[in-house]
Amino acid sequence: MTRALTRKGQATRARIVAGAAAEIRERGVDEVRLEDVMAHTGTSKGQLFHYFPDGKEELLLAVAQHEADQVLIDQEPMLSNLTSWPAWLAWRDRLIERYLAQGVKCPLNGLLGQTGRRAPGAQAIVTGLMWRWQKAITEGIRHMQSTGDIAPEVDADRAAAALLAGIQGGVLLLLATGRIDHLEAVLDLTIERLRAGARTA
Amino acid sequence: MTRALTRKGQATRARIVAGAAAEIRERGVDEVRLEDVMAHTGTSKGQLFHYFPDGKEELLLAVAQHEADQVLIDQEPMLSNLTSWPAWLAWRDRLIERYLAQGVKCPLNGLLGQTGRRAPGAQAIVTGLMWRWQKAITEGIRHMQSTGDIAPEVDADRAAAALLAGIQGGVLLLLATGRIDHLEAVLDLTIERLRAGARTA
DNA sequence: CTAAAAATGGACCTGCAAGTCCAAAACCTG
DNA sequence: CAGGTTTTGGACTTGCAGGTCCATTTTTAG
Repeated sequence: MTRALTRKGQATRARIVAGAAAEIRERGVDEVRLEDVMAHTGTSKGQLFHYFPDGKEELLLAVAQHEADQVLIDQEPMLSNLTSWPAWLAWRDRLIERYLAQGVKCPLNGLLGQTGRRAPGAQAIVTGLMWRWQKAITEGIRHMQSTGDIAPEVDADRAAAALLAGIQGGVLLLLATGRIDHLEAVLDLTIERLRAGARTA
Repeated sequence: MTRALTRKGQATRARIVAGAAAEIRERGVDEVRLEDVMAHTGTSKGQLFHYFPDGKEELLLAVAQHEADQVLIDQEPMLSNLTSWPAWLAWRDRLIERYLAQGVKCPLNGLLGQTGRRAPGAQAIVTGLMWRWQKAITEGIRHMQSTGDIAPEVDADRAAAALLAGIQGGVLLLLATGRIDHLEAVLDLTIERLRAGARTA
C-alpha cells in the first residue's frame, strides 16, 4: 500500500514506537497520553498521525508488536539452543534475571487488556508470540530426546505447553505479588522433572 | 466509619456491583462507562456516587473484590477438600469446566491492569486471592502427604506455587489463544507427577 | 536548480464520560 | 404523624485527550 518512508521518516517512526513502549512500560497503558509520547520523544501531533494515521490504536499495536518481539529476543541465544542441560539452566537463569529486572512493569499484559477487545490485531500478536515461544521450547525438548537426555515417552508438545503456561503464570504472579518465587518454582521443578525421566541413553 | 445502609440501600449497592461486574466481564473494563452500569442496573448517577463516593475507582475496586471472591467460591467444595485422588480430579474438572465456560472473558486480568497502577487496593485484592488459593492447594498437598498419597520429600509450598502459576498461565493462554490445552496440560501433568512420587504408604 | 513529495509544528475543534449539585421521593423512628 | 435521614433522579458542568487541519520546512529526484 503506502510505500514512502525516508530514512529520516523511518528513524522518527522507530523513535516514536520505542519511546511509547518505554513510557507504557513505565506508567501503564492507560496512563500514557499521546501528549506524553510527544514530549518523551520530541515529536509533534502532526508526526504521530502522519506515521500512525489510525491514531492511538495503530500506535499501540505497533508497540505491542515491538514488545512481543523483544520478549523472545531477550531469551536468545539460549532459547534457540536448548541442546544440553547447562543450556537449559542458562535459559532458566536468563528468564529469572530478565523478569526480575522488569519487575512489576509488564508491557503486554496491559496491551492485551487494553487493545485486546478493540483490535483483533492485538490478539494475533500475543497468540503469535506464544506460539513461537512454545515452538522453541518444544524443539528444545525434542532435541533433548534425540540425545537421550529426556525420556522418549514424554509428550513434547504437552510438556512445552505446560511449561509455557507455568512461565506465563509465574510472570503474572510476579506482577501481582512482586515475588519471583513462583517463576523459580515452575522452572526448577519442570526442568528437574524432565531430567528425572531418563538419565540413561 | 460510615454506618448507614438501609436494607434497600444494601440491595441497591449489591445490584450495582453485580451489574457492573457482569458488564465488565462481557465487554471489558475500559469499554464500560458509568452510564452503561446505570442502564444495566436501572440506577441513576446520584446512586452511583451515593454508594461509591470516590466514583469509578471505588466501584471498580468493589467489583474486583466481588470477582476475586467468586473465583474461589466457584472451586468449592473441591478446593477445600483435596483429600483423595478422585477429589483432585474433580477439582481439575471443575477448573476446566469453569474456565471453558468463561472463555475469553476475564474479569480480573483487566481489573489488575486497569486499576492496578492507580489503586494500591487492587494489587492487594489480587495478592490476597492468590495467597488464599495457593494456601488451599498447599493444604491439599500436605493432606495427601499425611495419608501417604504423596511422597514426603515433596516440598508442598514449592509444588503449590508451581501449580498455581501453571493454572494462572493456563488461564492467561486461554484468554490469549482461546484454547484450553495449556490449562489441561498443566493440571494433568502436575497431578500425574505428584501421584508418581509415592504410591506406597 | 526546481518541483513534487514527505516531514514537521502546533493551533484548533469536538465529543464524551466522570463528577457535581440539588431537589424530590421514600423510608425509618419515636 | 412529624422530623430527620437515606435514597433516588437527572440536569448541568468541566476537563481533557484524541483527532483534524493546514501552513511551513526539509528532503528527494530528475
